[in-house]
Amino acid sequence: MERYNFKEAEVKWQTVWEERRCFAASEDADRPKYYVLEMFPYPSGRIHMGHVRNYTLGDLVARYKRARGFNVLHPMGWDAFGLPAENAAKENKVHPAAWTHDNIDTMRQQLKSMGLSYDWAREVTTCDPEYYRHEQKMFLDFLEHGLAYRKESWVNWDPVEKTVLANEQVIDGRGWRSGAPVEKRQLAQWFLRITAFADDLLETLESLERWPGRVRLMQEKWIGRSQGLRMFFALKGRGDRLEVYTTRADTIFGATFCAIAANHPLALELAEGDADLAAFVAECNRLGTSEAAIKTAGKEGYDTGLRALHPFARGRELPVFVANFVLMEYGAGAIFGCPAHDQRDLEFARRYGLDVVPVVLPPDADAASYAIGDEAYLDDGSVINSDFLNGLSVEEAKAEVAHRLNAAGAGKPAVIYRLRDWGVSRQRYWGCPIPVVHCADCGIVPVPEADLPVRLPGDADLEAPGNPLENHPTWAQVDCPGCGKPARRETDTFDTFFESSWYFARFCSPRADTAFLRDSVDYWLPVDQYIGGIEHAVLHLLYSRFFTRALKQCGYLGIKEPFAGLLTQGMICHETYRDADGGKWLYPEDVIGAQDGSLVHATTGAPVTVGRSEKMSKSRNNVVDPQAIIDAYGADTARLFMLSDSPPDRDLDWTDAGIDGAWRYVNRLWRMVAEPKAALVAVGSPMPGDLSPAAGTAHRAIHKTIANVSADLDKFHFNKAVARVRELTNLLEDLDGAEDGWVLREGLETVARLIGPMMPHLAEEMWQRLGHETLLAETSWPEADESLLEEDTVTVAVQVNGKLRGTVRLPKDSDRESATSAALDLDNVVKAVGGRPVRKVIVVPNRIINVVV
RNA sequence: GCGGGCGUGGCGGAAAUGGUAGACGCGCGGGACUCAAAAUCCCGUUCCUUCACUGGAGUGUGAGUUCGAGUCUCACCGCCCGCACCA
Repeated sequence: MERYNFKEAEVKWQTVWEERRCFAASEDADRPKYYVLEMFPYPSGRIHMGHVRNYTLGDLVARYKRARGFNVLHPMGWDAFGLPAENAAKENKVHPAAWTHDNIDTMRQQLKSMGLSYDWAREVTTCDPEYYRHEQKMFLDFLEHGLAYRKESWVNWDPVEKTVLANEQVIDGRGWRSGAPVEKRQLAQWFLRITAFADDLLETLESLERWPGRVRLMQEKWIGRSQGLRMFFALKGRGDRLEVYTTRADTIFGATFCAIAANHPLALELAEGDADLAAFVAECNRLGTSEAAIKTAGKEGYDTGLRALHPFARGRELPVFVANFVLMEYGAGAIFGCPAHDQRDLEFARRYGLDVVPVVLPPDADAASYAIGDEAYLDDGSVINSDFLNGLSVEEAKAEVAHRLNAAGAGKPAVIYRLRDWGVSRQRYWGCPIPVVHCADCGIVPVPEADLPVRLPGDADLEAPGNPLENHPTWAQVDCPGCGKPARRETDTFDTFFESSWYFARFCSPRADTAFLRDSVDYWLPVDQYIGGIEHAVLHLLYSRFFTRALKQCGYLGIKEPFAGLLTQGMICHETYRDADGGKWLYPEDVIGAQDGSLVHATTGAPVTVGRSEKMSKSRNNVVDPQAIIDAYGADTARLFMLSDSPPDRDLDWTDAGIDGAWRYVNRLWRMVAEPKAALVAVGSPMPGDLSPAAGTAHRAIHKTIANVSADLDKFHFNKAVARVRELTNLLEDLDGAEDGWVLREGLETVARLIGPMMPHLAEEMWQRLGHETLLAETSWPEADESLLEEDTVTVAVQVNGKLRGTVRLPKDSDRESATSAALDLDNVVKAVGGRPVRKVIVVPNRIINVVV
């Protein structure tokens, strides 16, 4: 028996598609456009399974929409700046540019072997000056429009490497390479004013109907709009006041302390005269800048000795603590603590023996005996122990406090956001240079547009400690564009989220001399379907939404939302294996099945402990290299596996058995066409006047499958679409009579067309073997014959008291009475009713009949 | 710590709007073909009970709403993702 030669077929069709430029996109006002985009990869070396999944999903959408008549734009590029290139430079003494370009060459070749329908002529690489010069121009425009500014902010500083560390490079408060305790340092850095759009970014979320609800919710929480009160506490023995922010002004009478952040100006001032406080502040700073690290640390505080005066309760003094859980970046960097109604404050109060005074009484509680235990009370109630607020609701009390403080000049209502401005400065080499010059006389001077791009030097020393651009002997030396005197270039580069915040627009006119052509972005944008990992739910997606607004404000384009539709895919997981004794992680290829069915090490024969399926990662040794799969089974098999079984937004378990199953199906399909069971009629033969009963059933099933698969693809239920095609395949295999030749051809052609977006090489091969001279890639999607979709009888379930007792076949849309009598006639129903009086019969037409006795 | 999500057979997963739980696949069991194996094909496969019919239980756990709950409500348990310098 002949086998499907995928190696030959896949290369053959890839070549044909490329030669015929099947996937080249150009603007065409007469056809509806559809822009499909997958998140472009960081060129880390080789593609991984996550890429295979992401790009399989995108390619399916692109090919499907193309078949449906859309003018499809489907581009690919490289998010090529980033930290790993610098790490590789340090570890392997290879230049980041060379390393990156090698990786891109490898990965491009790998992606091409998957048969993805990209318009490769639009490929962009973000580390190319032809790309990044445009974002330097954008930055200058942002500066001009007040969207970029400079301020001091905190970074993780490694004193040994003399470098700023990313949060992921800080492990237990130490630098990952040096092991030295990390210090927090303040540096002047560039920021983009994303908070200027906070309200708009929040409100427009609602209109993003084709985004997953959870992503919208996460962004909403991230922006974190809150309506509260800025209030000012007089400080005993000092002239200045302490500003705090609160959303719970109603609990002011329950306040028993104030707390300020470790790097609050007041804390720093007091620390100068208090060595213990200085030590405590230093201790807080060792936690680094990550919010998770700060918030998970045990609640610690230091009593500064200062006393804040309660604004209403005369003579009541609140101790002022420095506390490690108060963030300088949020609100005023200071709070008042009301332990009874805030869990963090409660834990802090218990630890330091502070009073816990309940001021909101739950609806069903008794005022005299009510006390707080281990849990703060957060809900509504009536206010108690609060002088003039007593008896009010929480909302009424908030309003009253705001009113009184405002009148007294001790507070004013304020809307604040959790969202902070986007810090874009990075003290790194492998990023886009920030195009400004620092001049002793003129201050900060933008690099003139004519001098762009500011290019990275090729000869930076990447191994010496510190920032390579800062260390470079000549690169930063430049004459001030303003006064002409010697000055210094900015030596920071952009955050790499900068590049990914506008690449979708660059793809519209990737070779344009400007960032993009207005006509092109007007035609192609917004992206109709964006596909990528859920891990980007907030940062990348929010930055891109902001960037688009900023570009609009600067006149680059006319839209504010870059992505109309979003699909977030799940991760790829795989079983994990460990040594039974040592607990060492083992590679899947070193694990084999023993004769008794247990798993053992392939070379040593030692028993292996099987762990649960976890996200593929190098540290757990549970990665499977997609190249090995593509080499052994072909791209179509790998693609099919990615689409079957798991819905795209859920995690996918990689299993060897699953890939074998996909492989079997690929071969089965091929055999059905290579060795058809019945003689097929010629291409384009008209439908015979009458079909055999089996053929008639198959004919209806074919059209139902077309309708169902189309609906499933529209809803991204790819796993269900695969299941439906398999069902049709099973049915077609039962056709073998000579009179079925016409329907068999209809079925096989339909299958080929339906799997076209999933397994494009196999589909082309089938199409050709079925006698077509056209390309399936250029063939339209099949249409279902509506008249074949409706059944005239339906199976209706019959329940007695909610328990299934049988089914009846009924004409579609039978009336209540005939349905009821048919149901009551069933033997099983008679038995279950057992002569009891029927109280009620519920009839849901064409679905269910429930007899209640 | 905060924010978001997920939980259905041995396994991955199906079940618009509350209406026949388990489509499709994997695995497993039995059979056919074969000297044998591979490949392929056929039958079966939620669990308990039964030769079978039948009956009972069942969607992480516990309550609730309903004629009817995988789906809605509340509480709990477990796992996963993000937290602003990884991308």
